[in-house]
Amino acid sequence: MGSLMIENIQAAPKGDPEIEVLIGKGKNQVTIDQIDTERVGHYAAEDADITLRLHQTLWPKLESEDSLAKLFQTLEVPLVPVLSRLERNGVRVDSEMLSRQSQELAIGMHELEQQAHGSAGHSFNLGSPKQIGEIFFNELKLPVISKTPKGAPSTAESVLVELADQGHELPALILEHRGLSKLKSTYTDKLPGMVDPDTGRVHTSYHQAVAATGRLSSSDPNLQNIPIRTEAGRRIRQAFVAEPGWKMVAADYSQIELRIMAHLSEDKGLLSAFAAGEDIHRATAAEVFAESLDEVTPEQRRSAKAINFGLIYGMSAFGLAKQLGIGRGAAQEYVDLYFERYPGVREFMDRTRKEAHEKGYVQTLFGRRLYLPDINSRNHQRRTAAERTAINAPMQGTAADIIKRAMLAVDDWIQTDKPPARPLMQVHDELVLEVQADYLDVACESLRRHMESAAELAVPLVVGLGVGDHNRLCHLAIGQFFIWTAHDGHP
DNA sequence: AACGGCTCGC
DNA sequence: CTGCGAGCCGTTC
Repeated sequence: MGSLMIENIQAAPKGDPEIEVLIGKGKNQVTIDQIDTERVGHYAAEDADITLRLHQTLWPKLESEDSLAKLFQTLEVPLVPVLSRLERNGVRVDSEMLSRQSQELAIGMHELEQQAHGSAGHSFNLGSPKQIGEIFFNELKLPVISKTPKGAPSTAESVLVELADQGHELPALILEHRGLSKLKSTYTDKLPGMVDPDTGRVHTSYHQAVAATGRLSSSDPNLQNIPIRTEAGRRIRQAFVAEPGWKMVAADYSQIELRIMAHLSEDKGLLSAFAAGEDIHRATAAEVFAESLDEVTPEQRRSAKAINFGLIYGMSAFGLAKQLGIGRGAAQEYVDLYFERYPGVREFMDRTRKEAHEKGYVQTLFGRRLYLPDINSRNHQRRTAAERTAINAPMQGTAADIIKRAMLAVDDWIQTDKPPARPLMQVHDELVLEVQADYLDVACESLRRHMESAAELAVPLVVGLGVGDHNRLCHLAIGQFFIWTAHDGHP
């Protein structure tokens, strides 16, 4: 069974560990030096108290800054046993369903392979970007759309889409084949083999000290990248099931990063849009494209959504143009118009960039820091990359802080009240629980309350709830299919 | 084993 | 020339 402690321990040199994990209480307490690292998961499984201590180098550094020491002691350390419980709960998967999907995917891939070989006039490996590049750009003389960082002509998804749109058959076949191949190799083939024979469930490992922004990461298996975008992908979610008599419940923060941007920037327009409970992309479209809310077209909303995401990622007008497939001038007009309508956001971004250059780091609302050694680099590419990170990290990191606080609150509720509910997964802005069907309404309301009160921002924190259909996770986390509950907890 | 290229998620 | 991850396959050493 995976365990977050193992990751932290392995990072420390043996004999002089920078991080010490104590398991058990009083006389029963042992340190990591006294036990077999392989058995840490086992000790944790006995629900022992887990204590995390920092030693010589790290602790003085943390202690010198109040906000960092506080974050460590009140958030990260208490989270250790919460993550341990999350990992031990595990998720039930329907292995037979996945195996059937593997067979279907194999058939689909074989058909596509035959067609692709026919189209190319000879057989080749559809999994080899190198061979595809040879056929595309040497044999078929297709135009080179973009290049990889190493200078080779790219055959990435966006390139294949563009070539397919130009009417070329082979790129479309490869595109479809890649999609199926990814689903089969990563999910439908792999997941059944990762079911723990003792529990009949898959137990991921959450990593607390990997992502620079403070997010968690997940591995073996990674439960934070289960497909959802395509129909074939969503079918994989159907294999994540609740035990009989229980239901899967997913609760996700609505637009948490944009809400954090509103809070940090104190932009009047953004604050009032969220206060009014507006669809934020629609509201942005109305502002930028000078229409009333009702007159926003789907196209305009799509553009506004791209602008909003671009802002969170520190994207330039050039990047926006590429994303929207419009000219650079038009994209620049959109950006200018946006900042005219939301001047507080521009000031926030300028302020953040300035702070990064002066201090060498940026921080989240709760004082988590990200140091940016490249922020004053003479290398333009490195410097601008660091500036984009400086813009993104406070928002991504604050969202991570908030959901960690929510996880502590939810865990405390479950440990104290002992409702028939178990947290199973965290996916950055979403918590997934398994809840006894009879208890669904009460659990959903408690869950929502704990998540929405995890932080006090200048805008409301809003949580969307989804309940699995026929105990399955299939319809969860697809915004437009949610049955949104107002605030009464009744779908 | 390490890396490049690609694709899955938020 | 949009942020943060994990993991697969092919290729190279």
